[in-house]
Amino acid sequence: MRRDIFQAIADPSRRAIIALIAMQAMTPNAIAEHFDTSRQAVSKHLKILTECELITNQQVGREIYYRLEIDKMKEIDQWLEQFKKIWETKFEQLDNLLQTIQKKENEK
Amino acid sequence: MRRDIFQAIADPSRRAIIALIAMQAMTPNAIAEHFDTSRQAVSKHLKILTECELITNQQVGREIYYRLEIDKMKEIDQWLEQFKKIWETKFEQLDNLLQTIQKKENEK
DNA sequence: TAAATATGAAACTAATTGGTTGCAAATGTA
DNA sequence: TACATTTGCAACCAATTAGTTTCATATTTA
Repeated sequence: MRRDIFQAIADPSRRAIIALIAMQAMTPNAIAEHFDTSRQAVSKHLKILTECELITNQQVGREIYYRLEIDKMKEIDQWLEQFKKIWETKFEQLDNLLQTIQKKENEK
Repeated sequence: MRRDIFQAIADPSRRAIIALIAMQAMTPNAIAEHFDTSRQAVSKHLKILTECELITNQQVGREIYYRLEIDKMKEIDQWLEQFKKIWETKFEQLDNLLQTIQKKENEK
């Protein structure tokens, strides 16, 4: 089961968990209190998030604290880079459809 | 079937399609040539991307050109904003687990 | 030591996913 | 008009997903 950061954030519950533990580490029980689902369901989400290294955990007594690995979140931003180049320059104002058709015409 | 931008980019094929048409609009046939899968599979991906408004299309004769709606991509960036605040400030250097435990101690 | 608490894992299920093949509709071309 | 091209849609299928319930293990507490 290959885990992927984009697949991990596809689920709304997982995005909510990520946002929840972003500022401070939390235990599975504490996280589950914020949702309607069972603790076990949260636990499965935490497992998936751990597998793709978006979160890590640390045991303290019988509690296990989960925290966000903020550096991993940067990978999403890195993927967006290629599109930022498009929307940050004024390139977006050109009609790429017209470009495509014109190019095709020129090839004839 | 609720379509969501995060669910849309979860699939690697769809991310590839997005990157492919980012600079210039393309027809389903042209897009499919870049992949191993069938034209119909590409068509289904285009449908999903259209449903969440990440792409739009325009018919020219019997061809249909699909283009990226770059503004919609910004929504991913907007979601990332909350985490950028964390990684851009040096807040990340604080150990949030220690914070949490200390806070808990203080509450006793 | 016994009971309570915190957690993960396994087994099961209904719904969704991503792919396929086959077909119909619309448009362009000979 | 007849035929080729471009496309979307429906039906089907195997794999995956997100949830549940049940159970086992480890740690703290009475």
